[in-house]
Amino acid sequence: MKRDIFQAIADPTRRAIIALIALQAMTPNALAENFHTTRQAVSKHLRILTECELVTQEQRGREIYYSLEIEKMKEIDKWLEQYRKIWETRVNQLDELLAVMKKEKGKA
Amino acid sequence: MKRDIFQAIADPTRRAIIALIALQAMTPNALAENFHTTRQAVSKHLRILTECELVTQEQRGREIYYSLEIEKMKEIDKWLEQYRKIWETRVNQLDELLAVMKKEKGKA
DNA sequence: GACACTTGCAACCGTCTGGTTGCATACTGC
DNA sequence: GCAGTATGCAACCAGACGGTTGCAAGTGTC
Repeated sequence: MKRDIFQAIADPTRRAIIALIALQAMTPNALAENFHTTRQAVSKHLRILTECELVTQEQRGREIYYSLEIEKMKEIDKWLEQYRKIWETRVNQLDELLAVMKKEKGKA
Repeated sequence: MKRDIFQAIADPTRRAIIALIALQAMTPNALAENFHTTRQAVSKHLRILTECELVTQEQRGREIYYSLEIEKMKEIDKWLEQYRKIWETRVNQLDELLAVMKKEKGKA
């Protein structure tokens, strides 16, 4: 399949799953109760999330608890970093511009 | 269509387009030269990016220059914020743990 | 062992997606 | 006005995606 993390977070249901298991590990059944779909659909999403190592599973008896691999989320942050630089630069430029305008106004 | 920004960045080609026009505004033709696909495919991607307001277009004669709407990228950053809190908390907890271990070692 | 429960896997289906090809539109320069 | 260039739009297509249903496997309880 070769799915990457960006495809993983593209689906709204998967983002919701991520938000839920970020707080505490949950079983597929417990997760499915939060959505208007079948348990199998949720399981499929979990499979995708597992494939790209966004979640980890831990078997406890007959239940499987899924939890978020927060480290993997940093990859998105890392990707975003290059753009954060851009908007921070622009904000600084705007600040400078405003500062210059203020100064000019003071002169006039 | 109702596409959101997460679907927009899910495609590798679209992320590459974003990376290119982040540096400078470009025309569809110029963009297409960077990919192993047709100009029309790139145009389709641009259309999707435009739909979710990630890029803006500026007509200059018969050419259309596309540039990145950096503000929109902040939406991803905003979404990531909740998870950044989590991993920063964990890092702090790890730091504390290491500090305690160091202290214990000093005692021993 | 029998039964209930939790889960994963396979098959199927309608829809979306990314890509191509062909064509129409609009601007430039002669 | 006309050839050439840049672009968007529509139609089509193979493959991926999200969902459902049915079934098998493993676990816990009696």
